[in-house]
Amino acid sequence: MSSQITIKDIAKALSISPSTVSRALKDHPDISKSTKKAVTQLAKELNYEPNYIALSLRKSKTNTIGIIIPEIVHYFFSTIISGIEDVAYNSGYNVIISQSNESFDREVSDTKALLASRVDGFLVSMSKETTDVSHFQDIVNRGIPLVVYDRVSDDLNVSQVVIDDYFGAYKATEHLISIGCKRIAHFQGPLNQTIFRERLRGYKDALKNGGIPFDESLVKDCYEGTLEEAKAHTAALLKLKDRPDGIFSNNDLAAIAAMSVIKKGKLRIPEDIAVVGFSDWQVSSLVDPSLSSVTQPGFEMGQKAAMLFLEQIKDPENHKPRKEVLKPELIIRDSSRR
Amino acid sequence: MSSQITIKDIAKALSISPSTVSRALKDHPDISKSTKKAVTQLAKELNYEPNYIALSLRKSKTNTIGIIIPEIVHYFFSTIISGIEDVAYNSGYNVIISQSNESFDREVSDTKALLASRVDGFLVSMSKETTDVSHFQDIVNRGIPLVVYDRVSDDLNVSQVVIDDYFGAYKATEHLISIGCKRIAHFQGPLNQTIFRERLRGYKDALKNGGIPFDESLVKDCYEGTLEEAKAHTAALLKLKDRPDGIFSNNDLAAIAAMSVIKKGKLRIPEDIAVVGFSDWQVSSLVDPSLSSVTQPGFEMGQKAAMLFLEQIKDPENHKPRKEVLKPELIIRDSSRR
DNA sequence: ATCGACACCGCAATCGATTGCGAATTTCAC
DNA sequence: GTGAAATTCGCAATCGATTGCGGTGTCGAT
Repeated sequence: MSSQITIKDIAKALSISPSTVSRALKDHPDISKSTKKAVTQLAKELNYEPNYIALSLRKSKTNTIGIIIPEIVHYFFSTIISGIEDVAYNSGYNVIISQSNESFDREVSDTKALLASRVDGFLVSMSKETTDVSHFQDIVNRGIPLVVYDRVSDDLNVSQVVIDDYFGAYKATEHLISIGCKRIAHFQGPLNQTIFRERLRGYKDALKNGGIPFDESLVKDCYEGTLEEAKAHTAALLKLKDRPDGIFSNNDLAAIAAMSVIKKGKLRIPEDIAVVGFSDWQVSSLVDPSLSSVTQPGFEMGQKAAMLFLEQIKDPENHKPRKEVLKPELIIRDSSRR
Repeated sequence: MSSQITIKDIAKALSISPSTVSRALKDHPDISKSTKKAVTQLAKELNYEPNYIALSLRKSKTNTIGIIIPEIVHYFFSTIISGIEDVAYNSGYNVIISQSNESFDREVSDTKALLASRVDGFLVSMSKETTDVSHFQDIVNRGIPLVVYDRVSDDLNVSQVVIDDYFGAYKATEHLISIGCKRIAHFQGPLNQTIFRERLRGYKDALKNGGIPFDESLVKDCYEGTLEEAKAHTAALLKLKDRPDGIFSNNDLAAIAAMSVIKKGKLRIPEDIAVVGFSDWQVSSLVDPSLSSVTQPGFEMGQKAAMLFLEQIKDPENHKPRKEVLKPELIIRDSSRR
């Protein structure tokens, strides 16, 4: 219950001034060896710990990074947090987390709250609802470092970390073609998000380069991201006269849902229909058959975002926004191994 | 880039003292209506925001909760974080997160770091390695509120939120017995953790009450929590002369691993071997066959933990540690439906 | 006219640590 | 032994907000 030892306590105990204690602890040349010794010794004895709050006030620096993220309970996002935490921890930064729950209003109020607690910088991934970015522009205008990751906006002139979704989608589709698929369906996400537009583009380009005509009827909207939605789409696809022999889904959940419908329909995976997902969830290797998928390097993304922040904080004056693009990787498993 | 507006700026602009501004903003009766009006108006105009760092220093209160958690990237734990965040946000608290990565040393250094940043309280779930809790006792001794959840220790006289693991394990085992299982294997976790001891105890008691003798050889250590570990154990179980006809696993990952080995061995689930897991991961309903499992109400656990903290902070003097026990629920799916 | 009551506001200390500047003491050279 | 340089340290202001106490000023009452 005893209150913390302060620099004054040490000063009083040694009959010297707080200034001297402060300097002694920082090994300032003005202080004699003997005093330094006495101070450091007593500090250790009393288990002295500097008060970071006082330091923050003095230096206007909190050593805290504010994270805004759509959801915590999501494999990809939680790995990002983990990556951020990794770098932050090793650089002496704390990490405050707010989740927007995909709500624009909540995102705005999160921003305000973090601003009020005087974080040194922001690491932000935007909600699905967000189109107006003025609350983030406000951060930039105040000269506070801001790095956006995954869900980014080009309206902000700040550093970005993104995954090359085009590349991942291209590779996935190309792979399906290479194993002999002729009619490849695609489950797409909401196209107001750059990432989903890019995935669609990669899919289309791979088809074109593979000499396969694009067929509108094979593209299905999976906007809600629910199991039921994907199952319904799959069932519809199976009823087509000319049913697909391959599916590239923009996420693993929909892919797994598709697989369950295909299996119930007594079709074989991958022989009759091959499936490739996107995200490479932990469970993708556990389902039956194991699901091929495109990795999203979340941990690395978090690390990179934190590093970009550190880079900016080190030299705020001459900092130029940078864009880091992470290459996803196609993991081939049984669902597309012929 | 402009620095924040302070109370002094307002004071100077109105040619009054900072004290008056402070009091005016807090609607202190000593201040005349006219000054109050002028102050609040100018404050709004200049977009004044109080400096929480200065307040923290003055009040020795940071309005921040420190969370220590084994892993962020884990469905159960991330839902807990989400639950904590939910309550904390609505009570004006920030949440600082540190993950121990299941390492004792990291847990200790996390504790120190959070202590140094002067959090108002701790919400802790212990690492698998932890047996010595003196670093947490230290927190208690300093009079700082501490609430432990899920991975708790009875060596600490603090509030707890736990799931009735005994109950969950009992229900799961009882269920396996009810569908006709006679030889039920168990994958257990590290027994230095209460939760895993409780699950084992529930398993044993259900066997006893079901009239099934306990067989040591059917209990396997899954301490690492890896796929390989569980697969190896399952393979060993299948080789037994008298192989099990049911498996109750202390976690879903091991259960899913077991299912994959069983299926590869051309045995049927649940006809030959029924499987029940623990945790009810999101994916448990997606695997084939869908996995029966015991739910862990993580979100509720996080909420409760945060609420216990708030309860303690409100009246620190008269606070008595409390224990909240959440009832898990058995979700029966195809892996144990005969 | 004097005193008390009341309304209104400012001074200065406080939270803990840092730092420019000046002061005191010691050391050394000549 | 005297002056100057070097060594060592303390004063006080600062970061932003709060608060006990005391100080004005106005007013009515006696």
